[in-house]
Amino acid sequence: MGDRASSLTLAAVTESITRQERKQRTRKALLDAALELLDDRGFASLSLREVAKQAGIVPTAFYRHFASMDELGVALAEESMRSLRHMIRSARQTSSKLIESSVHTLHEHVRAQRAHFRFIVRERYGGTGAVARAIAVELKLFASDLAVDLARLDGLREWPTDDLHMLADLIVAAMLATVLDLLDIRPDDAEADAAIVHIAQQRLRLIFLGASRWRPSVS
Amino acid sequence: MGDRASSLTLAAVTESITRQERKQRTRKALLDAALELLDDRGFASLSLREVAKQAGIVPTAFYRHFASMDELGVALAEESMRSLRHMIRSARQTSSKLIESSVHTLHEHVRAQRAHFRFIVRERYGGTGAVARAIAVELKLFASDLAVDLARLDGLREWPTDDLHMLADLIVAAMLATVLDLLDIRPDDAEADAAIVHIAQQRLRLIFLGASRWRPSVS
DNA sequence: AATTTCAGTGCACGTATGTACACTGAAATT
DNA sequence: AATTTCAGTGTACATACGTGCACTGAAATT
Repeated sequence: MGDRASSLTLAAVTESITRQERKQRTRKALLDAALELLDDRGFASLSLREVAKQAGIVPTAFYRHFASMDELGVALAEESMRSLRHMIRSARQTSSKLIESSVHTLHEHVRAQRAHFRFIVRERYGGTGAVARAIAVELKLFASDLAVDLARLDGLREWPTDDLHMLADLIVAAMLATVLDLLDIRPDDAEADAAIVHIAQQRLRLIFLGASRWRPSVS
Repeated sequence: MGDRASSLTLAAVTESITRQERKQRTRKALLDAALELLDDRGFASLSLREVAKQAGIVPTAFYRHFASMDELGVALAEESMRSLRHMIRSARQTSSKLIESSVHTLHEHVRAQRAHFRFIVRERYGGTGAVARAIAVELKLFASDLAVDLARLDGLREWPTDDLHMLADLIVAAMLATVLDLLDIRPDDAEADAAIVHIAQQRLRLIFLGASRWRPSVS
């Protein structure tokens, strides 16, 4: 949002440290506040006043940024989804050692964006509102993208799309289980961490082993 | 107030159509009320007053049955877990056509005890309190039991326990994904229903196919 | 028949909530 | 320099919440 060219004054071009930028900063503070409070509670149990206080503003000022907590939730979902998409982009750039590097990428991103992933998982499975539905759709899209990627792999090239989607869904389910495992442990528990990564790799290996013997077409 | 179990009279044993039974009935009403309210919301957003009203009693009478909403939640978890265990027992009594009948059993029970399964899934993934932890433990136990069962199957008899647990976790993850799918659709949508069952069977088939080629290595 | 027990009632309280309203003061525009 | 804009403040109110306390009345015990 660095479009300063449209501002009419010359002064604004040099150093616009203010107003719009300040508003964005407060907005971010609200999102961060919510994300921090969500550490050990569900989104539904979050109050507008709490979030406002955590962000350092008075309750009524909340409305300068969001019309309701629900709207804040949707914004938070979008922000979190950006994390997910970013991860997917990283994972896609792999040529060899597919399983190791995929799990590694997942592990890295969950570590770095723990709060975002926690929010996604919690709202997808525990939530009920518009937020949960938005996330569900996004995850379905993710699985579809994965199916397309899978179609490029050796041995899967002539699979029917139905089977590819089934495989993609299964992989996503396995990955989600891994995310859940990672979120369950303390972030600094290196031992448990390594164990989960190991199991995640084995899970994927077993799945691909099954895929290599899969007889596509009508069974 | 404390020792309730020591009923000294014989009369209480024979046929007490009242008092204790009446209390149990109200207790059940509270559990049912909560379960009904949980249809489209999370447990955390449930208030004591709401549940009491739905059950047809005054708020303060709630305490005659549970010390807190949290305690009610744990009781609800236990009740729901009984549904799960019942399902597992049914599934275990299968000799042939393992995959078909397992998926069939799962499908049946989710249909019949939709509210219970919804509660389990939501609280496991969306919750945070003592309830969520209790469910997590129970699901781990379930996976361990499954690992023991798997050890009796042809081709898996000499697998190391680590690999068996990995396989069991993967199966549970696949099953949970299926439960989520079933909970997402309308209960009377027969077409979507059948599609989910079909995909669930394929998922399991692929997993067992992978297992049949798995080389249980000692790491 | 007299007494005790206790599930359920009714009231009262302090606290937290969402949000309406009038405001302030500095940045932005004129 | 005068004016407008608007993110953030402060007060206020109706509502919902958890829960303490004194109670009622029928079942259970004596």
